[in-house]
Amino acid sequence: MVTLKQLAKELNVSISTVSKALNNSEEIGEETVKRVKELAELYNYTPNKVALSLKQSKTKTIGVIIPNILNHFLAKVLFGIEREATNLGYNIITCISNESLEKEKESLLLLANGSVDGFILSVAEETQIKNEIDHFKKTISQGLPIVMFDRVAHDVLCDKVIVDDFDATYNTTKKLLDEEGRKNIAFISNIGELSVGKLRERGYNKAILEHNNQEPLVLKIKKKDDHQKKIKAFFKKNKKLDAVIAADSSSGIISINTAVNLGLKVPKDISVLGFASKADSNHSLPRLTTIRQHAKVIGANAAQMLIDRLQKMHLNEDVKTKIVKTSLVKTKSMLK
Amino acid sequence: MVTLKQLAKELNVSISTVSKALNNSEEIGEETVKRVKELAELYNYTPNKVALSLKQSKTKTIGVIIPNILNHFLAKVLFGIEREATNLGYNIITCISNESLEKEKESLLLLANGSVDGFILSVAEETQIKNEIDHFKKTISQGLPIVMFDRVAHDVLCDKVIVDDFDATYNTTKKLLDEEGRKNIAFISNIGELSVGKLRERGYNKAILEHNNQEPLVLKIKKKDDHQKKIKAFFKKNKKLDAVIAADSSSGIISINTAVNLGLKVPKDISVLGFASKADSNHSLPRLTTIRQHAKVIGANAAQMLIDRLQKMHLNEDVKTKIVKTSLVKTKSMLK
DNA sequence: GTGAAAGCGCTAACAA
DNA sequence: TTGTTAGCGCTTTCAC
Repeated sequence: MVTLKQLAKELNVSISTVSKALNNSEEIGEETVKRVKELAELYNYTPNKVALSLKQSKTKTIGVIIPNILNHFLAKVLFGIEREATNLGYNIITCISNESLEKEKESLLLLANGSVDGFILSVAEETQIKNEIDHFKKTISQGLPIVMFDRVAHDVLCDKVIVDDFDATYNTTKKLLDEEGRKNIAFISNIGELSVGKLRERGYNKAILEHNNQEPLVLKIKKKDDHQKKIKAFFKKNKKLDAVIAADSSSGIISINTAVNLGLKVPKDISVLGFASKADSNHSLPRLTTIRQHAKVIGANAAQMLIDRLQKMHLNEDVKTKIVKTSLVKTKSMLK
Repeated sequence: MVTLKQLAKELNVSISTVSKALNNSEEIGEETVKRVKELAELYNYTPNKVALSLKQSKTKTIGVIIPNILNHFLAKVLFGIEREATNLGYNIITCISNESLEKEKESLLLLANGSVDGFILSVAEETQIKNEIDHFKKTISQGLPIVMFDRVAHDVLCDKVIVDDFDATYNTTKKLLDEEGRKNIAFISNIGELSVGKLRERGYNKAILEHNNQEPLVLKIKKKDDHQKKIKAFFKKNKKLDAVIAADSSSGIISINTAVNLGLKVPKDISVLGFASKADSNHSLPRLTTIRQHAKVIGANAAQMLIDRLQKMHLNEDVKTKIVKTSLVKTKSMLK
């Protein structure tokens, strides 16, 4: 890499002259500016990012901590974050907590050494189970703002981007009950431990209970379970099932494939829908009706909020929570 | 963040004394070391990463350029890279090229300003189609080593981690022909434009041609096609189909679901298998037989290779190509 | 209009 | 054993 020093030497001017010329300072003579810029162009000069960061005590880099990159939703949020951050002139350093509290803490510490200006993260499963939040608070008090998305820690005072999980399942369940006249709606979830999983379940529960005081019918699947087996057994046990709402994409896809496999007609005999993305819906026949979370939008919002805060750090503004509403994309896996 | 300066002031010693004490230099007196370390501990001192990078002209950061983070295989490789890099004390800055040549070039340029010590990347689709490689060569000649994985540019002299794509389909096709006695094997691909897609197709072709000079039967799907419709039509047109090899996970899953949907018995009437991961195989009933690419291993290898090279930059070693062999994980979607 | 110098936080050669 | 100094690459104030 060429440095200002080298350019200065070759041009027989001082380093500061070169610096000013390249930064279009009014101080420098027209002719000099031209000479400097030409040589800089020739050598493909770019200011050294590290030196700049040190000088200005800001890195223009965001630390992103993702619990699980293999989760399609989270990957898509990451995509949204990356794109928005890049557009706004920021880089992202990605850490994967792998749902582990320990790794989450480490990542936070590791990057809080001047590597990044702030964080965007979704809380790890273990962290949510143990309900630990000190590491977040500590980071924030060090002057590194955090934006949480999707899985958030409610007791941490920071910006948040969330989904209307409760409303989404509440409304959808009501729709199945009222508009389609479904009587036996089950809720299937692989994410019972997560804040969002709980919210989704509550939305479903409320709608069911409100409807002639019916009993909720919930299947919770654990990570180590054989996903397919569990769902098949559930279907066999509950012969009257006429609708399924899945809290996660895998449960949705497996449910619909299982229903078909057991000879049920979708959507005549049974409606199936779930939180999932477009790509997922291709993995079943008929396609799965999906509750879309607009992952990319969530990511973009999170990036915007963080960068906005970084640029107004002195103002000490109040924290905000942004809700990105889900939308129901209907396919032939439901009646109406 | 606390700095050496502040510690030094509080302890009434010089900055260098503090620095040396914290770095366990033999020079400093036992007592002083103790005092320094205690105060550093108290204040949670961590060396400023940016200053360190500037001083040592290395960032301990790797630039990773991924064409598409929503691709499960690529996401998994990223996971492998992140984990290995973290273990070896490196951070990763992630850029997503979104299969665009322009974005790939930009990312390379953007990070070649001292932000990273080297790159790990998989070539964008557009880049492979246009066969451009100058930006890679330029980066390498600037002293920033590159490790390419999966989709590589053969004419660029750099370390590579690849999959035995050709052999995988060649051997699998032969197995279907010889062991299962399949007569009409089709190859379905959504990635015809990629180097790996082409290799997979060639492996299949060779095996088919070698077998009594049969004709290959290939379905190529484009990004904008209706994936499900295309495959359904293909099945209907080729009634004699008794095996499908899919070059990508979506094609595999949709093929098997379509076959079942059309009333074919899997694997009695037809065997279906494809390049995919374990999670994907859950999305069909029966589960899809998968050619596993060991994405995490690929990622880990790439990280190791790059870091190894970074640490031996002075030696100017020859470039290496590492082949990570696929393995066939059989399920009930094939006979033997 | 141009340049010298200080300083961001750190390490390391050298001096004391 | 400890401290001084220079320097990594850059910006910016202040002097010329």
